[in-house]
Amino acid sequence: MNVLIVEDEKQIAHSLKKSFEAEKHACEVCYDGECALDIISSQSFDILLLDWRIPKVSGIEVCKRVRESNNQTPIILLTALSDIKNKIEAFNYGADDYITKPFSFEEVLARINAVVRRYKSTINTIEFDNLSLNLMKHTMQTSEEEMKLPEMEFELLKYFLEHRASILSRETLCEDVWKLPFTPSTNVVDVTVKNLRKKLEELSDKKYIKTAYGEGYIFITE
Amino acid sequence: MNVLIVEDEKQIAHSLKKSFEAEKHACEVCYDGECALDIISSQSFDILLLDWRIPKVSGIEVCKRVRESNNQTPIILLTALSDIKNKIEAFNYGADDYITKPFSFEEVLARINAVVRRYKSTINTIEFDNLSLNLMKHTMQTSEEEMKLPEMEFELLKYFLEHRASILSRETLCEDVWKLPFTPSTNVVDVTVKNLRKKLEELSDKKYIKTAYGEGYIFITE
DNA sequence: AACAATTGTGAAAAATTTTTCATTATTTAT
DNA sequence: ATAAATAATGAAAAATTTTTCACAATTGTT
Repeated sequence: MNVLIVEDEKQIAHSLKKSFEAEKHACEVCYDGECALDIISSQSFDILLLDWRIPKVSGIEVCKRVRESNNQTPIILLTALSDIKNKIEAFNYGADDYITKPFSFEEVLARINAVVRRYKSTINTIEFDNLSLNLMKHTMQTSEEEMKLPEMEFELLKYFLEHRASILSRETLCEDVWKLPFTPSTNVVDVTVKNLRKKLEELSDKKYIKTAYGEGYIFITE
Repeated sequence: MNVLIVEDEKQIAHSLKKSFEAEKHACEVCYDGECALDIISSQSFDILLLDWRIPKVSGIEVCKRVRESNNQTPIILLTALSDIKNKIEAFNYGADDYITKPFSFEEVLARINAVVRRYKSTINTIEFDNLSLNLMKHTMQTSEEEMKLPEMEFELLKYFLEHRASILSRETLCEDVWKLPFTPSTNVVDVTVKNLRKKLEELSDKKYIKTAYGEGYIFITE
């Protein structure tokens, strides 16, 4: 998972970052709202952790602007204030949850997982570049074209999109996409990657699936 | 589509009913909130059109109670009052849209279509009896078991669930499910129905797909 | 530049799904 | 009850998808 932490208390920010990385989640940190909006507009995250009181642009304002730009990324607000009025305000601005300080890392992780799971079960397309994958129809579409993907190519692309910008070994893919309890001696993955690449090329001229020689594949959308 | 109209001004109610039926939508009418709650609890609709001021239980109260019973059917409220305070109240009680009288039938239809489309794109399972069809995973599940359906059986079941309790001719199914511009001389539909029936039987002992001799099939969930 | 390791590819094989067809069973009307 | 029409079924054929395999191409290292 790819987490953005926006928190000006550097101690808290860094202890969160370390804990996330220990859980194998990718993690960016920034210290004010302006910087947060910058990063958010250029990069995609699975979850935004926003402190309420941060310099320049407040957390709630960041939240509001993110939603105004039609970005539905799950947002959890962190705050020292525990009064109910603010909770309502948070939800009204489109936050998904709310954690009051002080909190344990376990609590944060649990809330994040709940929010992300809830979110993923309601979205039905995953956008990438100027393409999108329709999870209901199992199609890949541009504004003009729509292309149905066979089962395994669909599952593979979906997995790539959920794990963008990280190297995925053949073993990982066999386990998670093919649900194999072992890694087969054949090159099923390679062949499916090949076919998926071909279809991606038909819709866009970019090369999304890079190969990390000796390690696996990475899906990249600049 | 299956519409419920709850409106005590019988003139309006009947002119709406007639217009819907002209558009080939099934349509029930009732004249007070109590009756509405009764019908809603025993039957499923694609959309509820509730007048705000109706006898016994008000439209907004019906709306509130429907949501409390965890029923997410799209609701549009009709009212003579156009003040903004009530609109907010409506949305707070879980209504999806709001139309002020007087309205044209075209307006009602457009709003209904928008609301239903929005709703359908966010749900990801269709519940029936004690089974559910997962539209993302293309599986049919009970609380214990989960069964993946092949493409055509999935599409057929989905179509049946979206058109419960109405007779669907082979021609209609060929056109809408198979997307064929003509009706083939073979019995693809029959065979797929057979296979789907077999799988449904594995999960439940009820017979959901009845045949209407000489007419087609009907999907029924008592 | 040469070699070994790794990745890409076309095409065949295997598996699955979809469609067709011949036959049997059921329903409706006479 | 019988006949004609309609529906159900098993099994084969066709089509599609998934997997395997042999070999070609590429990459990284010496």
